[in-house]
Amino acid sequence: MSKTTSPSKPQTRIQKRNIMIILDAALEVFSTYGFRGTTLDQIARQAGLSKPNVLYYFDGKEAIHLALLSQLLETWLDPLRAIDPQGDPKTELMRYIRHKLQMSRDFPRESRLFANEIVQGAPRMQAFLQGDLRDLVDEKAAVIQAWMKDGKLTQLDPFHLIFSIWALTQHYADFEAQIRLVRGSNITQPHDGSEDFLDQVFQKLLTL
Amino acid sequence: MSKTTSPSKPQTRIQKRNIMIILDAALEVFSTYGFRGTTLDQIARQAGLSKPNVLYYFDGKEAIHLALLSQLLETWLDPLRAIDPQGDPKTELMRYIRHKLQMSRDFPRESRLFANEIVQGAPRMQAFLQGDLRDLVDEKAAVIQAWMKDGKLTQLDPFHLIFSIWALTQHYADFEAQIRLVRGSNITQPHDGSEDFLDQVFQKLLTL
DNA sequence: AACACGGTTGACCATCTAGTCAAGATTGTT
DNA sequence: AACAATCTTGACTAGATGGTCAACCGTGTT
Repeated sequence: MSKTTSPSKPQTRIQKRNIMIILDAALEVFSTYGFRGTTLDQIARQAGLSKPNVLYYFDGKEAIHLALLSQLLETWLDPLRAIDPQGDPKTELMRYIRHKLQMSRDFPRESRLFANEIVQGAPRMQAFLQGDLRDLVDEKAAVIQAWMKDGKLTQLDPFHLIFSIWALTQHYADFEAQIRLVRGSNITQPHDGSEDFLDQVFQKLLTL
Repeated sequence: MSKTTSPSKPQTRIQKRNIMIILDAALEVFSTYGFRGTTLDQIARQAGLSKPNVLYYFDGKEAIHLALLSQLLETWLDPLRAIDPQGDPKTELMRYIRHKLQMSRDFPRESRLFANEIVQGAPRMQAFLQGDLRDLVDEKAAVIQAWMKDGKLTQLDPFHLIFSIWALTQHYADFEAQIRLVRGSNITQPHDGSEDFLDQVFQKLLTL
């Protein structure tokens, strides 16, 4: 019997608060050390709770991870979903790119949680990837394809275009350690200049 | 006392063979499950050896990982190093991009070993990243900067340009699971079309 | 105040995992 | 063949880790 997924009873204040605290702590730890690299003790310590107390709110390590992932997947699709087939092609795509970059800047831990999972073969996200995400990507790729056929954008493979947007935006969160260490003190934030750069790249790329 | 790093005694045939077998097995497992997600038993099984036998050749899990990483870092710099300040700017960069993409296609396990390490904060590669790699990146960024000043390439931030090449090429290896699952049966290899796509992108981007 | 329910935890257990070791098998050299 | 060096492994240990449980504490409601 799962504790947090039963929609029957309403949550008390304490439950709400502690579940939030635990999920935040778990996100911090999972995104840094990966699933197997994370221990319940680490999560408990980060959350400022005892281990049995953490297990009072979640059925186990797997359940915490799953909760985090489900929560994430819900919002992950939103930017892509927001691409409007009726809108101006270049505007729509540039908005999508900026949105993704912003998420990478504002939610790097979520991005790395995702990255950890996918680099290791996406064992817990197969259904999502080949289900909802795939459908949405197919749909938007078709929209982009149509725009290109209408001569409103450079002719490119729309799937590779989408992948390239993912790669370039997430890179700043997922490989932050690399950027930080390679740039050293020449830079304050790994994201510095990324928006201007990506603007330049995609403006040039998408313009006929 | 380390077993494999002592350069005193020459290796026997059996040593050479088994060390190779172990490193290959370890690469397979580490790149799939990360450092903490990998067990010595897994490596031993994959190598077709007993666990104590693996430990006869390496001082421990950490030592195997380190050996793999050092081996990798040596060759990782080569493509970047090969950029010739005297050569034709666009040719040099396009060659670099194709080279990196090829490595991502031919050595995806190595790429994922790297990715696993960096996503988790690069705990074992700090020295390399802020040492050799940083120096080389600084040097080549200056070369690219000079090319741009001479009006031979589009004006771009050279660091972001290098990062974008890394992001786009490694994406096909590191996020292979995502590409495979999102594209489903529409595709045989995740790399399909990547070379043409990147050619198109960077040709357009770098041309004035 | 007293009660019930929700919340918390120290102590504990079973399992997993890195690493050891002593004894035995194999190989190469004379 | 005989010997030494290399190689291999079953059995083991110590510590880490996910998870349990019975007892205890806090809070809100009557």
